[in-house]
Amino acid sequence: MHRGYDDPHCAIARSLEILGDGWTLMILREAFLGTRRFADFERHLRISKNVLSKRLAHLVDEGVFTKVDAGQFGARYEYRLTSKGKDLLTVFTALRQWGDRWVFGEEREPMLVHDRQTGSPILPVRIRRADGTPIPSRDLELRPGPGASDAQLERWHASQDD
Amino acid sequence: MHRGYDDPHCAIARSLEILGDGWTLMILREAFLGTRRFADFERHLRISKNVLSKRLAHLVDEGVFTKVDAGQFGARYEYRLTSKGKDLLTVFTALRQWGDRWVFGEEREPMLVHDRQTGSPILPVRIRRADGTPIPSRDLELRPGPGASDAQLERWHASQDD
DNA sequence: CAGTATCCTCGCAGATACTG
DNA sequence: CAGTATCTGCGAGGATACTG
Repeated sequence: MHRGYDDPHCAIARSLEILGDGWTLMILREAFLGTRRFADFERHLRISKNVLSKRLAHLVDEGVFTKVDAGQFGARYEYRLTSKGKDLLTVFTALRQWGDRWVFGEEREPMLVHDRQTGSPILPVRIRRADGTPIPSRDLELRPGPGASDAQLERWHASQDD
Repeated sequence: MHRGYDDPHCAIARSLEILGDGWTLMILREAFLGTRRFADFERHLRISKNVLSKRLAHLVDEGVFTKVDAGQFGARYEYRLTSKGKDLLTVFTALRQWGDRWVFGEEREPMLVHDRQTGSPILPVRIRRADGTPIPSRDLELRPGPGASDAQLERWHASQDD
């Protein structure tokens, strides 16, 4: 399919090339809820062995999971999120907040992520501007501004033409 | 397929039921880059009319886009992000930041979103804890803590058993 | 338990042609 | 320009059986 991969410089396109598949995203959500074993992913997600195996292998390939022998000498493995994988917390947090706001209309369950050093839970997580002020999500406007690149400006103006 | 929709209370599962399709996510990315017209989505993404039409209609149904007659009396329409759609900025920002960090290793192009009232660009966006401190993304740990629900604790302990 | 090996089917996505 | 209608294929995903 090669979705919009005309643009190899777009971080989102590249990221979605790795993650942008329905099952992969659900597997990662499951991982953030604490699941680590093959059989548990299989049962919770009701996904076929075949597909699960492929997706997990792919994510290990991409460095999102590590496969760890959990001490049962081949009879039991664990898929653990790497730093790269855990860093997707932000993506899933954003997704969860969106769903809470627009699908449910309330705040809901957090995920199980903690700071290893302090031991304190990384919650609640909020998405803010760099200066700490919240984003006025209901009053946003799309147009090019000071931060826009030449490529963006070009595309923008092309969109305005007939 | 009904991916993991065993859990209708999970905001992420529900959100992905709406968005969790490769093309849909790419269409939204494109919208955040300023694209609004059918032909432009078609050309930039190199997607077939058929699929594009279905996805756009679905997103209009879900209230993510509004379809606006752009004054050419049926000869020209625009798909504009609603508030619900614009609020996905956080999801794509998180995705872009992840890609920048783990795929490219640098900070890159922002999107074209502005505050309508102040007129200033909503950038840079960062994901923080509620108290404003940054998240130590490389040193996270997965385990249940004070914020965990009963359902999460149950699932967690089940994962630890043989 | 954690997969691989086959087989099979359904529907997603592309191509093309047509319409208001 | 912005779609709908139709046809077609191919591959993702499920089911089942088997293995270390």
